[in-house]
Amino acid sequence: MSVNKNYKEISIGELNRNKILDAAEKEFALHGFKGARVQQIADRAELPKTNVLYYFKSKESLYLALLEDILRLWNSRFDEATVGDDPAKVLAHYIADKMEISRSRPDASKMFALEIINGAPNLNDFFKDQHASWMAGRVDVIKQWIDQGKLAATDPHYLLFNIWATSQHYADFSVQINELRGKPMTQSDFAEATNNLIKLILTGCGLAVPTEFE
Amino acid sequence: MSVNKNYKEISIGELNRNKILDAAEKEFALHGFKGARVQQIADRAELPKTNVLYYFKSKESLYLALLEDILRLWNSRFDEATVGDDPAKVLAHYIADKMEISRSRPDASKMFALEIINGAPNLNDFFKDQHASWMAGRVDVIKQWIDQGKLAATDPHYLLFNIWATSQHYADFSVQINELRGKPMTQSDFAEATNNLIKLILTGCGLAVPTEFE
DNA sequence: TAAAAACTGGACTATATGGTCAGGTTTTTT
DNA sequence: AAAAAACCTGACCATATAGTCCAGTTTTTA
Repeated sequence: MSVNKNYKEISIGELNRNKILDAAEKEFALHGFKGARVQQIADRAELPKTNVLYYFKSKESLYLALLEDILRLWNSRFDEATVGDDPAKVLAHYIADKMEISRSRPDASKMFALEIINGAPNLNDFFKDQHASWMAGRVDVIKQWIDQGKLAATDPHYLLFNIWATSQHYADFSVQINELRGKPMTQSDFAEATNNLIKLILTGCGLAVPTEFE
Repeated sequence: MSVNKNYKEISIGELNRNKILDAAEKEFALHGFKGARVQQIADRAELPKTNVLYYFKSKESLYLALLEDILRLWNSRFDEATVGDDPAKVLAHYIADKMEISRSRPDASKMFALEIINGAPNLNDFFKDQHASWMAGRVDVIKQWIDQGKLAATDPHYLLFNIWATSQHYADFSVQINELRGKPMTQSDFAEATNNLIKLILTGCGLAVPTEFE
């Protein structure tokens, strides 16, 4: 009897699971794991609390399910860049990707920020190792760019930290940003902020800004 | 009978109040207001819980006392800068000040970050107004620098956001940073990161780095 | 269409939590 | 040294919270 029999059939379960995940992401992004309340998640999802715990064994398992999803967001085209690529293009796209996540998934960014501030108690060693080896690989590529004179000498670690810091700031501190600007960031404000940031970082590294980001 | 009768006399009350404030800053920096536990604060301060509530009426009043302290940290020499000053010097010092707070008061930075991520429910209108007018004043000075050709054209709001983001990142994300670097940041690492950041931002704005920060 | 599986939600439970109270001890003041 | 003020803390309380139970209803499967 479903209206969209011929379309992708979505079960009640999947619908509710999504509602719960959305609601939980907001709640965890606001209050962190310890501060989040299951009842609040249920209210936001417009379901009884029991229903939340029917779909997810516990508050913790709900949190972990979200965290796993969120970590996948961190993948980007930069992951496969090599020394042969143009650093200006690669870094500009990387910054743009990060800014796009801040725009479209601010609660994911906040949840991750809270997890880190909490001391990362739920990031297991597998993720940490993977993350560390990603970092080592990227640092290596950046160093090679520097050796080849494609990039001004700079510490690759700090460069990456600065890119993360600035792009994530637009999500994590959106409340402050909106307050100080007097108005929320629109999509075109984000585009402007993105180009501004790309210009700052690339110029700071002695790179020319690719025309598509000017 | 006190050993230091002639020195600044410190009362039991003041000593305990400080112990509690220190412990609470750590706990709030880790878990935010809702997630923080009074018992945990008491344990960290090595005092019974009742004693914590003897010195501070409630968890909330303790939180507010800390927040008020922390907001005072935000003051800096940049507050009084005028168009006549040298933007390279002023901005370099401002960045250095911010980095020094991240190094010496990481928990203060984290607590503030959590308050903002929480939606700033405890920052009253007085503070917000004050903050907004500070911002307006600084934006104005930066615009004048740009008009005078002292600084490359850039949006002053984004410039300030970028400075805050990068400097605070070293406090708020210290767990991730230490994990990825494989070792904690020493004081001299901070000095290096500070100069690196100053170089990035000033170069990005078309400014020469003052010799003292090279 | 009947059986099985999935879903719903009110009542309940054990525990954690912020906070109070009151009777004590210690320190400071006069 | 006596009185006042400051400090300490175990026992207690009301409420909030994560999570369970179970008797039902709805949806899916065969």
